[in-house]
Amino acid sequence: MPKTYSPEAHEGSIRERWEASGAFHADPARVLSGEKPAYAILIPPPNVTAALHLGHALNNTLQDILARAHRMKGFETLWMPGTDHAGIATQTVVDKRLQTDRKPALKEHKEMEARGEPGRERFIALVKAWKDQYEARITDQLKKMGCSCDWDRQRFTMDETCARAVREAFFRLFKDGLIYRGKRLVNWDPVSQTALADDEVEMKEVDGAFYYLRYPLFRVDAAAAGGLAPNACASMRNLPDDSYQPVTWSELAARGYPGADERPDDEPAWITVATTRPETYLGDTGVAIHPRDPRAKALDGLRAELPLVGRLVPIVRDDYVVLPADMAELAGVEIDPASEAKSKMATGFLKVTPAHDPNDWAIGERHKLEVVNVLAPDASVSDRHGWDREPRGEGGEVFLELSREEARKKVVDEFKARTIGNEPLLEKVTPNKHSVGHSYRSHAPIEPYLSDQWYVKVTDDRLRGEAQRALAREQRSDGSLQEFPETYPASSHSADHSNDSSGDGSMHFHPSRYAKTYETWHDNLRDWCISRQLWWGHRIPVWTRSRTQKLAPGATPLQEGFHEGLPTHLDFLDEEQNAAVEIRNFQSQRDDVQTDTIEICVPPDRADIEASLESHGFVQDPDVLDTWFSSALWPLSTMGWPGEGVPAIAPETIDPDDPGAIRSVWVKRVGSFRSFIGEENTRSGELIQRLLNFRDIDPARALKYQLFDASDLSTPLSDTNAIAEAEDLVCAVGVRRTGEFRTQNFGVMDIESWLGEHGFTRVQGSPEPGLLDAFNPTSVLCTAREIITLWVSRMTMFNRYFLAEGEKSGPIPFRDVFIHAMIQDGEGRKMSKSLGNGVDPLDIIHSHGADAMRFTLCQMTTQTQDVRMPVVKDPESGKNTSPKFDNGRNFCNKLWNASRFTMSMLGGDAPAGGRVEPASLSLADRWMLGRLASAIETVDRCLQSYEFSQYAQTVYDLVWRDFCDWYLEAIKPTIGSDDSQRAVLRSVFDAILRLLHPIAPFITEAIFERVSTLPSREVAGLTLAEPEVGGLLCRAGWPVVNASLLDRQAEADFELMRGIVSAVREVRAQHKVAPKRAVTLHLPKELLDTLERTGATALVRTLANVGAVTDSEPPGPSVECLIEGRNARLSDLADEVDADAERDRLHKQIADLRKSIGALEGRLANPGYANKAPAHLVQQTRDQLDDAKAELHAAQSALERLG
RNA sequence: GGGCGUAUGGCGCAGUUGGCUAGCGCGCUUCCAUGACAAGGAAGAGGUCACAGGUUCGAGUCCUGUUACGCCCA
Repeated sequence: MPKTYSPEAHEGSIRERWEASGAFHADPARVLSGEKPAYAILIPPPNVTAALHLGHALNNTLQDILARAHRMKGFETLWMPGTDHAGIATQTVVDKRLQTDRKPALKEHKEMEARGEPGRERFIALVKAWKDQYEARITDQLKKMGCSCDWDRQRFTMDETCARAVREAFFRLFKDGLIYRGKRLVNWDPVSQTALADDEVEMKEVDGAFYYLRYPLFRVDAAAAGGLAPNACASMRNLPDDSYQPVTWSELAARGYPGADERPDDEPAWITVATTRPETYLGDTGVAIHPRDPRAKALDGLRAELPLVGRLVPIVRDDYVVLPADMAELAGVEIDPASEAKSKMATGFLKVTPAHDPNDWAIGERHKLEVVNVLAPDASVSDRHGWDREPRGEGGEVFLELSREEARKKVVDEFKARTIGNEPLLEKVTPNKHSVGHSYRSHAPIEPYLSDQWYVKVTDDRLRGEAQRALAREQRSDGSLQEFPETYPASSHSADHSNDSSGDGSMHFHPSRYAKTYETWHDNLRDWCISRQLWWGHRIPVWTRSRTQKLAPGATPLQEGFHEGLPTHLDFLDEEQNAAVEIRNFQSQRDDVQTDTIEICVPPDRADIEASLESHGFVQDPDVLDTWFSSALWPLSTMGWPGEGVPAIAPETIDPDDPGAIRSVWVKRVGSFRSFIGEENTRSGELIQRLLNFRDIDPARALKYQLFDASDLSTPLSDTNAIAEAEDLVCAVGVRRTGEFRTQNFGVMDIESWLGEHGFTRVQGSPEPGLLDAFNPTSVLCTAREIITLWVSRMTMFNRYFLAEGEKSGPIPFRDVFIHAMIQDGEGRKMSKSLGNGVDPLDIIHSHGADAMRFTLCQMTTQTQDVRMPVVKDPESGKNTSPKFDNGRNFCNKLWNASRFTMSMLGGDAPAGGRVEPASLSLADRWMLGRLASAIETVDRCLQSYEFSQYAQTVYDLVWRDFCDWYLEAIKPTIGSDDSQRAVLRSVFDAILRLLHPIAPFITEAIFERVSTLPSREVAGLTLAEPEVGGLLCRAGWPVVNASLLDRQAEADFELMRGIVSAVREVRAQHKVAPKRAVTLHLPKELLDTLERTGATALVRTLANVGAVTDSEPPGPSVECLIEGRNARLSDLADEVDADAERDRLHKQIADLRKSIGALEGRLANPGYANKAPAHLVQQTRDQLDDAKAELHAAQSALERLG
């Protein structure tokens, strides 16, 4: 064996042994039969956006530690691996890459799509290629880290199984009324042009300003204005000239408006609104004032004019408005401290722009204000997206097509240039720092934007309530319980809730403080916007068709078919299909146009219905679902929910002659043969054409397809008459050629992608039975804290909702949620690409080894929320690394060398004799077994409570301090001849490897391969079960110790020996005794007797390089050596004793002793200490004082003797 | 503005219901090259535990407040 451990020499082959043995494959049958308890972890699926970083390395190391330890402890352990498609992130990354490479990017593909070419299809293929590349890379990284995932079950959030779960989940929620489409303000990213969820918005402090705009006041004669409704807007251009008039200050003063009498009488009056976003004034539909504002009454019935736009907007009373300080005083209203700063800035008038501000939206709702959207999707000012029902007044068009920023400037300029009376319309501008939402992806400021989006009604008790009730009772806070008493877990009132480990009140956070984050998130929850205007993702499974009809003025809207039964154009859906789909009808009327809309949600595996809908003019929603929708289903989809998937058709059924050539099998339900072949120019027609085309590309034939009757999928239909008559055909395609290639008629194609996009589903065998029953709820979810809200909550809601049975709530998805720290660099900054302070796990694995990386990461995992890792650039490779990994590498090397020693000592003959009884062993052996037992106990506790750092520290001390520094050194003289000791060494080392394996799997497996071949004898009290699979340590039994191995006496005896050794070493160092020189130790008789009795004399001689231990007086020169407060002496140090060095040493010792005697006496002298402190502590203090005094006395007498 | 976290030797961190004469790793000083290991061994130096109060016989630990930094939410 080489002197240093080289990871690269072992890691590859060990990995191959693990994979070949199937050691990580979990079998649900063993759980369901009761043979083994289940332990399951779901990987938080990494994004396919990029390779894994150090945070992932930490996350997965911790999961692997838990998985490996539990596997060894006898649990049937499933660690489910997979990756996440990360919709917006991946799409953006690929788009940017294409742009950089000057290839057709998203924009160009959108243009293609608009032209009727398959732009969307092609772009998705490009993203998929990226995904394939990164998924492979991520998988490789995880394997190199040593992750013991069940690789046969690897999942991707967009693979066929997960897609089915998404379809099923969406369908059920839709059917249960928990998914709806609504016109709402969303967080709109004008650059990516998609809606974002609340948590995808980052708040940033920006330097902005408060702009104070003056709106002229008008009096409008509602009757003369043609019956203007109280809170409606009116366009000045549309009103008869005599129906509105400016209001003068004198008129306001007459109405009792405070301060109006100080203004010039005949001049037109105005009100001032303060805003941070002046450009949105184009969409104002009202001005709000606080109901207790003294000015409110005087403004009753008046309207404000939007300058340039010429819109007269109502003035409404709403207590959302902040009262300005002076008005509050006038009204005698106390301003609460929270809004004090605001009240200083406030004018008391709030411009209300429902289409462009969430708060204004709410005010608009309360007062039925109109909604005028003035922006295009790219956030430029537009009159084509809502601001189109009124003339634009005298000058509103000057803002058209300006960006938000340009429009703001323009509005300010225009207001500055115009006056009312003698005053400018722009009253003032004051600088103001405020926080603005930005897209986490494009970093552009978010625009609150009115659009049609899909929502999950997570505020419903069936979702939110279940998530709230899931939390462990002891982790709930009083405040939340008071506010949401209905979320108090009912089962925790009953006595038997301990049996219900999967339901209410059974989810625990570690560390527990994170429960609060979870709780507050749910208390403040809003409905979840799940639609994204992207291409990469699960497409929303809703097909719509609308029709509009113009109504004669004053006519009653047509009700035909929309309120009861089905509209006539759904005739094509037969009865069975009606039952399968979920249909909603809507009717809306705007001006004289009535729009009828039908939304049909189609469940999974019904491509026939989809085709049929499309042939009748229904269009599938173009949007995709938020990535977290599929992530939320992770505990379900990875375990085969909803079950009963695609019918399994074996390759030999499709091609009995050559089943081996078929790479994948795809199936689709196609209905009757007529609908399959289709009319000309229909999609199904295209389907058959392409199938024929693919089939005939080359002699080898790229695919083979067969038609089956849905009732019998074991025999393909060969009789053309039978095919023609069948009503429910299933088309099965065996693909022989994968990847892209050129076809005769359709350009470059990838058959598998094409099939996937055309409603075919890949057959992966029938869903695995029992996986869900055996492993859901899983044991623990390991993740970072920012995920609590995004993911933990949603998984809990979905798991409980979809697995509910009747009245009984579904189980929680995981019993424990472990939140680990975030790794920052040495300065406390997040590791990021832009800062260039990231550390690549693969670099560390190359330079230090996977085990070293894992050990260091484990060691860093304390219960805090951030850990710092100083990052340095390696001058040779130019890559980032951290000196912290040297810890791990040094530790592995130490273990490696310990194994070299152990191997060299144990090679050769088998140790003779039967079972080893600890009582018969030497002091060192009994002590070592005790240390091992204590370490195992600690590690078991750490694993229970997720104290990873403590785990690493414990094995570090056990291996380095106890085993190497003391035990191996102690047994060197005897190990060659003592068979019992050889047996102990063999067993202890074996146990150490097992205990360490979860942290450092490669090196321990490599060493175990050698050590396990050595002959062994059982040591009573220590159980080391043989490996279950292929002689592998990863499937060997966890070390189990009997409490009898904890030998207090051996510990005390060994401690005495160590004290003597340390004392001797100290004297040797002080006196610069030559290292090889053997000294003589003179001990008091009782001490020597004790040493002899415990068998420690030989240890002292070995470890302190003492030639002889005696109770005789030294004949020649000697020095004092204090042991247990008694005088001992050392002689034969050198040819002459250095008296000065000795005096220095004793002076220092005396000073230290006096200091501690002072402290101890002070404590004992304290009245109350002796009375109130526990007796054993008082006694301990007295003993310490006695010892210290004795030592002081000895040291002083030694000093006197020196003279 | 609300919530959470962190302040302990030069650096990175432990310190679990208060009992500490405050630990660990790196770094630093001195010494040690033929037998497991210099990625090592032996012996050292280095801290009034951010600050101010309080509770207690006793506070790094508990309470209150202050300061600084970080994260999350609004």
